[in-house]
Amino acid sequence: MLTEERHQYIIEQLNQHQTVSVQDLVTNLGHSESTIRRDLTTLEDQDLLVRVHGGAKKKREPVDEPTMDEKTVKFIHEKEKISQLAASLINDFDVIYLDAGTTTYSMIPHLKDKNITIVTNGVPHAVLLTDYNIETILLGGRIKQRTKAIIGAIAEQTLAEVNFTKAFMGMNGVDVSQGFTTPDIDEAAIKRKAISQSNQSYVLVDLSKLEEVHFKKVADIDECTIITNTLPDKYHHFKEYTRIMEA
Amino acid sequence: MLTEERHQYIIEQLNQHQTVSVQDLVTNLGHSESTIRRDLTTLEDQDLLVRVHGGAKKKREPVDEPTMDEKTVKFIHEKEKISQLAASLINDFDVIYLDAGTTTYSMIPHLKDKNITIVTNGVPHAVLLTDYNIETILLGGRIKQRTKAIIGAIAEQTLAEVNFTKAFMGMNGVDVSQGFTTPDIDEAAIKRKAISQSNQSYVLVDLSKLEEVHFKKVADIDECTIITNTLPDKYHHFKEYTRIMEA
DNA sequence: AGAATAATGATTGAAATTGATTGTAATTGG
DNA sequence: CCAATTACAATCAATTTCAATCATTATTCT
Repeated sequence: MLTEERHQYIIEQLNQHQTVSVQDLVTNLGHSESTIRRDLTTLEDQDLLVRVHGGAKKKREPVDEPTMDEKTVKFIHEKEKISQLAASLINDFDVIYLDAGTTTYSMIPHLKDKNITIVTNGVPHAVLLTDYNIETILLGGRIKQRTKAIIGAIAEQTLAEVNFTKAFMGMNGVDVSQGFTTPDIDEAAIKRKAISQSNQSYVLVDLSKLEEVHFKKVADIDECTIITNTLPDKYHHFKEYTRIMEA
Repeated sequence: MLTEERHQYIIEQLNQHQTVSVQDLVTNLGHSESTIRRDLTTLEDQDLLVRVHGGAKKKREPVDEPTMDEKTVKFIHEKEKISQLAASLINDFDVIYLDAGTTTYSMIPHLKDKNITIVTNGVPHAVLLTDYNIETILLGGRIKQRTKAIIGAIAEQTLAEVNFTKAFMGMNGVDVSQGFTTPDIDEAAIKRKAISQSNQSYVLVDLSKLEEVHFKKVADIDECTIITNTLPDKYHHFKEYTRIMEA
């Protein structure tokens, strides 16, 4: 039996049972303990499993999605600069709308001790803001499972009755001719309403979102100020058609 | 059996039943008491559970309520029976109001696969319900930091516009003459509104809440059905003045 | 084929895990 | 309140698992 086959079998067992014991592998693969141990060591070096006393367990799936059930957000360096710049635009007594999503979430630590009121549709955002003792109002309505964002008619109706000095939005696509776009139609509706209820709106995006177009349009390109990283030359034309701030 | 597998089994049992006893684990896992105890100690060190006399309980949910210390497996089993009985009253197509708080939170695992709509003011409740794929609407408004409950005028206003077939409430005090009471005035207002918008209201309380009186009255004693544990003789008079169900 | 290289299996002392025991602490049921 | 029961942490001996080493057997290259 080839080394490769043994490795495959081990991975297969792991996917099926979460764990394997050295002894099981010895009997099922008919090789010596030494060989099995070496296999496990090799596979661990390749980050394909984690060894535990007596065998091995499945490696925890690499964090595939930026889910938001933790208060510890991975602060990707570039994103961090964006959210820092955005937070610096906020003054005392502002009434802020904070859109759901990871980028806006990372603004929150920079808002400590500001005397402001924040309205948000992000459930984790509201929880964290409350923990920071910031006056927070969470929109009501349906919760979108993956992003933990509040969406739907009730939320829109509530939004219609309030006004903001500034809104900070996340966005999936920014394009000069197609404007601001996002794939989820319900989220698009909320975003659109929030922007319309705000004096000034800012869209926080990293460079990967530029020249992207998604299903549903949220706003025209001139309705919001874009906050992003320093623009490479290839995106130079954005400066002619938009208000843009570079972090 | 690998250590890892035992740990997984223990966590699984906890997610399903809130508690596990050492003895159950000994019989079901076929290992010595010593090993099981060591497992529990390890898992507690990793913050994955809390040990209590006789076994372990689920790590405290983010729903913190300054409730009595649940120091034994037995006591938690009692509480669990209450939420199980409450959940059994729910039928398909009900529109339910689920109050914030730990007792109502523990109803949620029993609601799996029911075809219902739930409105709640508990943020953690809404998140968990969504993860169980139950149609959920979260009230909007201010978040109370300690309990993560939504309170305030916006929430009350939203409540005024909806109606429920059944409401399940937590409560801090139940007394025959003073009725249902709670210490927080904002939460009292929400509770009162929810009860008034519901056909039938149930109050889930363990025995420690009986003959307790707190600051703000929520409802008269005859407005809700009480769901609690089997009544000891000293509380016998409750049966004459209230509708009461004993789990 | 013959040498070099790689993979395997056996052995060994060290390290980790386990189950039993024991004396103490907590809980229960009068 | 006390006695009986049950649960507990600490300890220790027995067992299992481990990494390192070395001799043996495949495989590869020239």
